Formats: sequence, C-alpha cells, structure tokens
Amino acid sequence: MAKTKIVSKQRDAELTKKLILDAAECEFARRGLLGARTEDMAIAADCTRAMIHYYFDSKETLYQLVLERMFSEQAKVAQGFDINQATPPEALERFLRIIMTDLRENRNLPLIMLFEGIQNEGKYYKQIVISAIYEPIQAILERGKKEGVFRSEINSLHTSINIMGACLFYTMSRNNLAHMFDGTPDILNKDLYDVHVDQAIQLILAGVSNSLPS
Amino acid sequence: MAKTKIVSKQRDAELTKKLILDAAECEFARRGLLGARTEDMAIAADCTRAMIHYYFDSKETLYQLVLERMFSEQAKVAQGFDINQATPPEALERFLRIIMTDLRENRNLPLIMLFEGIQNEGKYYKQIVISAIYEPIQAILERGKKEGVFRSEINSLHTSINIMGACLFYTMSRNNLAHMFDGTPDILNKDLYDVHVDQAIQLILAGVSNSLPS
DNA sequence: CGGTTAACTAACATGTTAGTTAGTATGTAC
DNA sequence: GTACATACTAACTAACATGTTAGTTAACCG
Repeated sequence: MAKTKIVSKQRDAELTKKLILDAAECEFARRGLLGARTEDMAIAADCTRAMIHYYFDSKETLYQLVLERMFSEQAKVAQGFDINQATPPEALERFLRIIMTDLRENRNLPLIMLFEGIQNEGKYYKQIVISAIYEPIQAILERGKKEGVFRSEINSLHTSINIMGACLFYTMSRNNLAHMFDGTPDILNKDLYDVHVDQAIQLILAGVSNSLPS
Repeated sequence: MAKTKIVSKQRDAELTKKLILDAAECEFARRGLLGARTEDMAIAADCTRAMIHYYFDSKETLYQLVLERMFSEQAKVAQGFDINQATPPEALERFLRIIMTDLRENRNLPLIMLFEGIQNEGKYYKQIVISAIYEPIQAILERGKKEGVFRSEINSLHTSINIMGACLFYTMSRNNLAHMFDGTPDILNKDLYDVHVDQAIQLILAGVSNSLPS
C-alpha cells in the first residue's frame, strides 16, 4: 500500500466561511431551513459541524446570512434598468435576458424563495426582492399595451407571473427535466441554457405582441 | 366554568386513513420526504402519531402511497386525450385547460414532484408521470409546425417545458404570490384561478402561433 | 525560538423525531 | 349483557439533530 502522508489543510478563515456559506446555500435550496442538515453542509464545505457554529451562530442565523447574500447579489443585477428604454418588446427582451443570464449563476435563488414562501410563510425574506422582478415586467407590459404593441386583453399582473414561470421553471426543475435531455447531468450548461433563454424570450415576445402592425 | 362533556369522536378506520393520507400529502408538499414531520401530519389529521404507524408502516411507506395515489389521479386526467383532435391550437388549448383545471384540485402534485427531483433524485417517482404531460404538448407543437400554424423556429422540447412553467408556476408559488393580490389568502380561489388559466392559455397560444395566416 | 492568537477538532450535552409497545375504549355479534 | 375484534392512546425507546465546550494545532510576531 502506498504511503499517504496526511497533510493538514491550510488554515484560511475567509475561505472556510465562504465554503460554509456556499454549502449552506445549496443545502437550503435542496431542503429549506427546517429540512437542511448542518452535517451535510459541513461535508460539502469540507469542515466539521462545529466550524459552522464557530463562524455562524445557529442554523437560522446562517440561513438569514445566505438569504442576505443572495438578495444583495440579485439587487445588483437589474439595478438602474430603465423600463422606458427602446420599444416595449426590446425593453422586455433585454430585461428578461438580464434576469435569466444572472440566474444561471444565482441558480439557488428561485428555489430558496419558493421554500421560504411555502415553509416559513416568507418570514425571512424581504418583499422587495420579488417586487424588483415583477414590477418592471408589469410596467413594460402596461407601456406596451398603451402604445398598442402589446395585446390589450393582457392582464399585466397575471401575465408577468406567467412570464416568470416560463423563465424560472427550467432552472427550478433542472433535476426533473434532466432525463428529457437524454439524462444530461446539468441542463444549465451554457449551450442548453442559451437555447432555453432564446426559446423563452421567443415564446413570451410572440405571446404578448399584437400581430397586427400598429 | 361551563361543564364541558368530553365526547370521544366516532371511530372510522377508512376516514382516519384518508385524513392521514391527505395530511401527509400536504406536509410532503411543504417539506418533502425528509423535512416532513409526522407530528404535524397527526395534528392536521386530528389523530396521534401512533395512528400513522398503525395504518402505515413508516414515513417512507406513507410517502410512497401518497405518490401513488397522486399519480393515479393524474393518470386519469388526460387519459384518452387525442392529440390529433381539431386544429393544433384548439388541441393545445384543450389539453392545457384539462391539465390546469385538474391542478386546482391536485394542487400538491407539482411541488411534490419538484421536491422528489431535488431531494430524492427522483428515486420514488415514475418517469411516466412527467412524460404524460410533456409528450402530448410536444406532439401537438410538432403537428402545428408541420401544418404551418405554429412558428417553425420553435424547439418543441424547450417550448413544452416553458409552457408548463407558465402553467404551473402560479400554483407552485401561491404562497409567494399572495401578497401581489393584496394578500388574498388563497390565490387558487376559482375566480382568480380562472383568470390565470385564461391568461396563460392566451400567452401560450399567441406565443406559438404563426401570425401570418396559413 | 517561545509565546500568543486564532483556526480548528473531538467529545459531549441537550433537544427532537421516528417508531414501538402495552394497555384502554368502542362498536358489534351472539 | 358479555365476549371479541379492532380503533385508538399514552408512555416509552433508540436514533438522530443541533449546539457547546474544553482542548489541540497551526500561523504569526517579537
């Protein structure tokens, strides 16, 4: 048997903290606050459970920090986006592309938000995060209706939700959908995800636009 | 203090079993297999935890029975649906209406499926359930493309997923979306849900259809 | 080097959860 | 009414989860 010298890994507080946060984010996105196991986080972060309590008070505190980190990332994404730019279809396409592009990185956000609503009645999240996504879409839809480029029968509230459904469902259901792509291990790989984004935008733009020339 | 005679409730094995199954379904839809608490199921079913083990072997067995019951309900819904009926837009509208109408009753199915994929890698579900939903949509989309009534740029796989996203997201996110409807306690109430269904179908049909007359 | 601080670990204490068991109450058949 | 089967409960156990603590090791600085 080969001699294996046990090398203790380098100490790096910042890295360990980040690894724990990353692992916690994944674990919370898998099972929510209550279902998440600190043991599994520790394994994923390659440290002991005690380290979680050394750097973070409790599972709940850690959860709140994970949410905050995720939300502050999200807040930057569409910051300063001008909903009145260009034509309504162009504005809508750009906004959705920004949101979806970010979601490939920030892929745990939709699931954690979903869990948060279902399991904790939204106790820990800030309303503003959801509004930041739906309000611009609703506003663009309203502008488009007013300008006659979007269909007048559209209910902008329901439609903004249905649009987000088309945009988010793919990422959220990645585990269930993988087998439909011949068992591709990660359907968020760039090539496939690009197709998803294009197809979603195509469906949505055609879905809201007036076919008659204005 | 008023005298309160304690009346023991009537014994009814079948009812108790059903109440447990119903409670379990809700609880599994909230937290998944691992996160679900049998204590919470017992409270919801108005019985003791021991009753769960009296009628059902274990939490896992109960979970499998809940899945089976849900799937067999789902299987009936679109049974015998002829994807070649009428025109492709009509067929698509009818199919989606059937699916969405059922989903107001069978409202836990999408969440349980999602959890199942995320948390258990689909260990307990049968592939056939997902196929039963996506395949008809894909087939109708393909027929529509062939007949020239649906846009040729459509990727039927991605689009069927995006369509289901628009259809399912509303029900799945009911907790997160409630505040957008002035905090309506249940956005699956018939009036609001009917609007959702109409708006989703409108978006989808316009989204896939060729604007040019064929 | 030697001493101090901070990162980390192992073992423990405490609380929670699934599952069991021994016994009680209720409806039913004779 | 009494005997019996079955629906049900309370009180338990074993396993597991979170959080704590006392001690160990690595890095850094004089």
